[in-house]
Amino acid sequence: MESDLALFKACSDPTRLRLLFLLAVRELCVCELVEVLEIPQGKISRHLAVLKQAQLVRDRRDATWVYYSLTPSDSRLKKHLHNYLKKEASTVVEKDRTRLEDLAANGQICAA
Amino acid sequence: MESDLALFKACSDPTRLRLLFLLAVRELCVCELVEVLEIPQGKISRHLAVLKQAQLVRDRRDATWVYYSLTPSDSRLKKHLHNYLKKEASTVVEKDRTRLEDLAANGQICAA
DNA sequence: TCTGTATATCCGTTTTTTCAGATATTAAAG
DNA sequence: CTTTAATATCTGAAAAAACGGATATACAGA
Repeated sequence: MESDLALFKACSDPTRLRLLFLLAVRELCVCELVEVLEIPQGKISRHLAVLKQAQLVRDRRDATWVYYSLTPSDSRLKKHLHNYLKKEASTVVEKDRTRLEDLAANGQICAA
Repeated sequence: MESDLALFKACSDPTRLRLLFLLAVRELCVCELVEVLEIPQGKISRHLAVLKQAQLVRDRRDATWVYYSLTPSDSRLKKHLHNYLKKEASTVVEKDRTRLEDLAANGQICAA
């Protein structure tokens, strides 16, 4: 219940929701998220910290890069959220995901 | 997407979440909600207005009383929410629901 | 050790949300 | 009409969240 409330709060910001929809595709590093969303790095990091605090994502460091990914769905509500993030489409989400694949395909993201 | 964000925002407050869990049981009037939650009437009305604005609930007037109920699940996300509200249990939720049935059984709620 | 890239956090400010308490509205009943 | 019960809304204040911009930290390579 407490953590469910934290989940709802974490999802109730447009930037964080876009981050979650991208991370639902695959694990991504911060610089990829910054490039795709075209949002200042400081802001991205701040929002990722909120998502991490709510236990919706986890991070893993690999050299200079930090990779974020969704945490396993350990609750009923989180299962619903994952299902939603993976199956729901929308103009904004599709645009972000297309941009992600375009940039990734052309190696235009950081030096990964 | 816009409305999904509104849904998350609407659910990200403890009082509103408790209201939703009660309304998932059945349609209820404002005075019942006030009695069960023991929260000032003004506050309940304000939160119900937020839920209504997010199209999560609707209201119906019957004489002096206004009854609130969940709106039909017209989106994938709202379906997930309804499923969650109906199947998820927690200490707080169970306590509220028990109090609702107790008060209702003894006719101690408003003059309905 | 110095430099550059990637990421996190701090600071002061602005915006948004929430609140209590008071007041307004609505409708039924006398 | 006046009163009363139920509900909605307004006001100003307090708390929480989000922001831009600057700075700090972590790490790899020269």
